[in-house]
Amino acid sequence: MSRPAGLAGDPLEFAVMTEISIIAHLADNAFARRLPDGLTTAQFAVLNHLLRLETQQTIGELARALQVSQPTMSSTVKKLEEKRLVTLVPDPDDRRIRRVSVSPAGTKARNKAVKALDATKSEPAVLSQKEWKQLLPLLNRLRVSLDSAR
Amino acid sequence: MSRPAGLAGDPLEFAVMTEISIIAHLADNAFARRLPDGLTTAQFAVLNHLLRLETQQTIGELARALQVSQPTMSSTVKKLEEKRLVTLVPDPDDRRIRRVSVSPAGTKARNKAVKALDATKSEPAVLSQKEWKQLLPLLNRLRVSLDSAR
DNA sequence: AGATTTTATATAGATATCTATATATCATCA
DNA sequence: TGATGATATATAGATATCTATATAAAATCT
Repeated sequence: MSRPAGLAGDPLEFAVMTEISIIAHLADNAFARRLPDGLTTAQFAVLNHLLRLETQQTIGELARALQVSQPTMSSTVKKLEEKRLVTLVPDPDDRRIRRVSVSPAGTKARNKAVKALDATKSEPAVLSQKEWKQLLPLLNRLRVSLDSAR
Repeated sequence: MSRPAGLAGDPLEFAVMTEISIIAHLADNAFARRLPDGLTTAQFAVLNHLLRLETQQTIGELARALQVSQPTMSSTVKKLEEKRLVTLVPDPDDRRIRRVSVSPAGTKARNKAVKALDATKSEPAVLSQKEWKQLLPLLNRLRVSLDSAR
């Protein structure tokens, strides 16, 4: 089993994990502030996930994909349904299941959100393209390792 | 003003920010699970912050240092006080202020927590020392930039 | 086929966080 | 010095999340 790295001890690992925690926090806030139509980060994530993959998924599948508990995803999906941004499609072969399907209004809301977020692209980049590229594989290994250590 | 990077658009930046968000989430959970005595991450952070700096701070100072709202810090400090892990020292010159001071029990609890977290150090490291070192300055610049863009 | 186990989702209750606002105290300035 | 503005903290109310558990349907097993 791989190590849940940087939990304590080594000051270097600790410092990295601290930066990651703060960055996630700040980015999530910045992200949420820019989302239109009272969309929350969690709600946007569901719409974006389903539209990127061009698919419909059950609440359980969404919960696992987006790393939240199943009741949390039930709640997020219910909010989206109340806003008519998704519909719940019953499965004819399994009456326990309803698949989450993004509605036209949901597609529109997500595209509007992406546009609003894209507006920040005109601002100067913090890191060079090369540096972003450098970060990705390291963070990916770290994430996979933490994930498998759960 | 620097850019709240990776909010959308560029797939590379988006991927990096996604990894960071998931890593923070997983690490926070792993961290919380290992903390003894019903300490939460937020409570541990306060104890660790004050003990590392060997100081006492007001609720406002703690809120700014640990990047949470003032009412959140009020609540965290109240919990710590109820557990007798900190005491609130009144300022003789300013009766609005009480400084948070870690009690002997608080020091003990934090040291016990650090030891429990350190136990994970025996497990194999995910990234090499060199890779951790590579990550830190990049993440640091990203954090500073996001912070100043708030 | 009926009983048992597994799976998908919902509900209940707890907690941590946020924003908005109230309260108390201090600082400033006319 | 008294009014006004600023600062430190507390309180209220809302939301998002979690764990534990209930419910319903499907799958399995004897």
